[in-house]
Amino acid sequence: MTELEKGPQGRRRGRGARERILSASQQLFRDQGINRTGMDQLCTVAQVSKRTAYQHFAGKDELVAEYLRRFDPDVMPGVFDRTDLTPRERLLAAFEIPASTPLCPYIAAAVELHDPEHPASQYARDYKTAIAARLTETAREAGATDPEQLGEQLALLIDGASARTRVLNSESFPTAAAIAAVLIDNAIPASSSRRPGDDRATTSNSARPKR
Amino acid sequence: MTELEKGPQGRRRGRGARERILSASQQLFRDQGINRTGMDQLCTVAQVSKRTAYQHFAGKDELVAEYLRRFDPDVMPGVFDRTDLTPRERLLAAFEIPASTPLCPYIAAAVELHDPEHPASQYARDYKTAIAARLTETAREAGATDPEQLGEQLALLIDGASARTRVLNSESFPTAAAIAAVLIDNAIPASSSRRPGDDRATTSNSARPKR
DNA sequence: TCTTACGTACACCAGTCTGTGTACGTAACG
DNA sequence: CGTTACGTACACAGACTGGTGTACGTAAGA
Repeated sequence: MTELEKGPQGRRRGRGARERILSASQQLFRDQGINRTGMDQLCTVAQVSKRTAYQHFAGKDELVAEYLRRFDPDVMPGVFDRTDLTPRERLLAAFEIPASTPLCPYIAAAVELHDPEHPASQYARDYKTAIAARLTETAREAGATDPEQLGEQLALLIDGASARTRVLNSESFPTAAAIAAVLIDNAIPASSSRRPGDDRATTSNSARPKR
Repeated sequence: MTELEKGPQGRRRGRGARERILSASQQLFRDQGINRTGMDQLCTVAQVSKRTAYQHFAGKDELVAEYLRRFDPDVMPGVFDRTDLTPRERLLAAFEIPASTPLCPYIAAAVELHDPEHPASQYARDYKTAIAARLTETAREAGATDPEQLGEQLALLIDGASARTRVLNSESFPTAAAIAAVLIDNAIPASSSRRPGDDRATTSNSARPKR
């Protein structure tokens, strides 16, 4: 569980305090929100002295930023790399993330911090942009006439489902998925609605097109 | 501007302190968020003594709840009562609220308070439900095959645009409106683009695809 | 005029927040 | 062994939070 934090070399840099702090952050920020979670409580949960926490992170803001950065790799991307699915199926699969994401932490952070200049808000924007780009890319593979529009639309659906789930306390992703299905079918010319890939993008470059 | 707060009778109950407090709440909660706005600051802006504020509101929570309750009447409803528009146009008109709503205050409150039991969170849920109901109702008038589904879908679009606008700092309502147009066209059988039973007719609604 | 309700000014409380300073382990590596 | 880096324990600072207590002002209505 607690892996050595820094070096792939033999030299160990610590005994997992940083990991415990970030792990506790994820739990507490998700369950209680950022503002309602004090550093004291966080350190208690992380079983770390306050002093140690402030030796790892210059301040709470930095911790929050790092906490958000942690999500980057493992929320969405898994969906986009599934070569067993057609591009169209991949787009739809993006809406099957029900229980794992209570509320998109990026939205929560942006609202809670309430400061567009905050580094965490920057991360949030970057992430949202990246997701939209991925969707656009996949939409292009799927043969959408206006991939950018479709990508942006699908991104909006995800955020809408996220926000609505939070406010209403009831799952909204199925609704979003239904909309997505309609949009996708409408955006892809009838000729290529079923056949994946067809002439262009013969999956040779679609595996990892960029980044 | 500052109207006598309580009685339509001649008897006046105060000199507008309560109104000033609520007015200041709207401004500050919107600009800074709820949690980041202290009662001290709020009272200063409202030009009201702290003591007075706490004589009008039992606590900050109550003030927040009342602040949210204030929005109820004048955000959406205006759209639904416009008899000069066809039901279909009314549905689309719901997405033309760009500058007026920075971020749906209900979403913001639900996220910031982070407590579903909070009275303000209740208001938020009630409001969202009411909006969806209105949309459903109008969808039914417009002749949608599944009005409830369409209503819920459109509500999700609104929230998605709201959330996304907040996180990205860029207007997302046009995107939502475009989706709405597609959904509406898809949900209403081609034969009955107008309300069945009522002869409001004016069949030329197909000539105005947007706005 | 006096009464009464509304509002003000200001000090103050207790609790929490982020963030430090200090002194003390302890395990790894030379 | 000693050095060094990491981590701990704990008290404390300073600002800010929501919320009160007290004494006073003031305008409306009788």
